[in-house]
Amino acid sequence: MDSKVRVRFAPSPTGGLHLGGVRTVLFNYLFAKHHKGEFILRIEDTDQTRFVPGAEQYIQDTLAWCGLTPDESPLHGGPYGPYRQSERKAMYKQYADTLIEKGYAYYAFDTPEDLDAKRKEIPNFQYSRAHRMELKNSISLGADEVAVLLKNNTPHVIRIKVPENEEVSLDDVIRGHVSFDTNMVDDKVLLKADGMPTYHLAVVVDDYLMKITHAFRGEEWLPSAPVHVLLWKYLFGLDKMPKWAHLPLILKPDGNGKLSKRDGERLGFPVFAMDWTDPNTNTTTIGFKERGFLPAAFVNLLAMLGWNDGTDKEIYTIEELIAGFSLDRVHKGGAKFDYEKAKWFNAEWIKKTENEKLAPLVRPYFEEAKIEIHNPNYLVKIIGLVKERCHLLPEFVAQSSFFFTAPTTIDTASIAPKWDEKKYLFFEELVKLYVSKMETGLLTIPASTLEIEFKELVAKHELKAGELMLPFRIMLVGGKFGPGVFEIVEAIELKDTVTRIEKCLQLLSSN
RNA sequence: GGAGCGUUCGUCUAACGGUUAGGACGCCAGGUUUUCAUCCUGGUAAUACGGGUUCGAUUCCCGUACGCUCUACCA
Repeated sequence: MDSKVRVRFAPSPTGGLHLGGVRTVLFNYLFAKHHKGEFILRIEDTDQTRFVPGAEQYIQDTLAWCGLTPDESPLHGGPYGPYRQSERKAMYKQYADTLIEKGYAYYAFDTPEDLDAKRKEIPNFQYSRAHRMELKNSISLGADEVAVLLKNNTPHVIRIKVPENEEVSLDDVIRGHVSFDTNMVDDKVLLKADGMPTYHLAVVVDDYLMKITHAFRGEEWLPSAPVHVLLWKYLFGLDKMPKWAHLPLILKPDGNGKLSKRDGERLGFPVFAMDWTDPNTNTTTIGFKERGFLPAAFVNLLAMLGWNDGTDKEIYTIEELIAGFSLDRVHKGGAKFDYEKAKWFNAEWIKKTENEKLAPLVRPYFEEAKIEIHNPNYLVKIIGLVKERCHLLPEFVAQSSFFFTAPTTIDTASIAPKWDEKKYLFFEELVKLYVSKMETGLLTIPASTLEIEFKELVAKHELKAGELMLPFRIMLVGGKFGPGVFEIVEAIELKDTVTRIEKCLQLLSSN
């Protein structure tokens, strides 16, 4: 590679960023960083009718959350700005004019209504060589007539004039040689009536001006690639064209087809990276972040959707991904998204992440549940105790709320059937034991000691530990779950332990 | 309809002509956990179909089927 690698992610700001979009960002980022190149964010906001306020900010926020920060962007600036296409409007016109001068493009005066009528009249209508002469444009019309129309500011677009009987091809990095017959390609609009470029013109002009070396985009763009290749040929030369890589799609889990926002709603899992609230409808679509995914896990699972390094390794840090990434190991076929596996990735990352780093991420969920955390160190300790049973961040609340407040519901139904006087007496004496410890000034006792003392008492009462452990757990936790009983006692300390036993004893005798 | 792209366990994928077609998720069974989860062990399950090429095809070629994407003055 003779020039520095420069890649770009070019979304249009119309809503939340879905899995496929973020994965495109990720592959861009990994490729750029692997080659010590630059990653650019360019906002493609040429369609003013689809502009959604807040969407651009959302994209920036999402990239920041994922840790995929662009080197150049509307926010960060850079030497090739502006990075919003709406602010580059003037640049595109000159290239469209050049194309007209060279005879590679023409003016078209057909109204949308004209075209609709044509589409109805002719099956499989395409604005192309086959029908050009039947329409109102600077090829079919006389020069004088065109001059008048232009002089009168008649609304018009500029279309590419696709040549006849040529083969246009590109060497896609992922798919290899792909070729098209120009007779099958239609004369796409390059410059709209409002003076804004369409994607087709803008992507070519901006990729050139921004010195993009590798252009990644979703597979859905492949059918329009010949238009882009032609534009490169006419405007800047094929030798300057970036290498294309059309990425496979991310598919819905059931059936076939591209994963959509609706699939997530239907099947109950997020599709967007972060919560997205549509300002028009004021409805919020849930995101992976808010569902409780770690960004590292999210990035990891996305990377594995369509790429692998050829080994059995599945858990990767971003650094490892950068080091190992290569386009020749990206798949051609689409990948169905599996939410179960996504959760597994997150569980792995929760186990892998230090308790101290988890604490601030988990804390908001406790606040939401109105559970106060007085001691940050205590939270860190509890996280260590329960992290391996949590797949998603919010589960920390359900798995550990009893460490912070006494359980509100107690599953006495699981104790009652086998409850008897002997057990009652046992727990009464256990309380006495703990109270006596407290009177010596002890707040808590190590779990190992607690266990020994507990078993001594069990033996004294001629009972079996097995039949006492479950009741004890339920008294403390409220249900049949959670870490080791004595670790819980150690954590919540003697005073709370005693209170909880006594409360439950009352509950059991009142029934 | 047309064009382009794709196709290995249910899912994500490995095997770049020679393997009992491997791993992971899920699921099932057993063990550990005197609970649940974790963890460990084992099991389940795939080369879309038909022709070639070859001593030998998951792998290369052709065809068929199926699927997907595009077919807007949207990206």
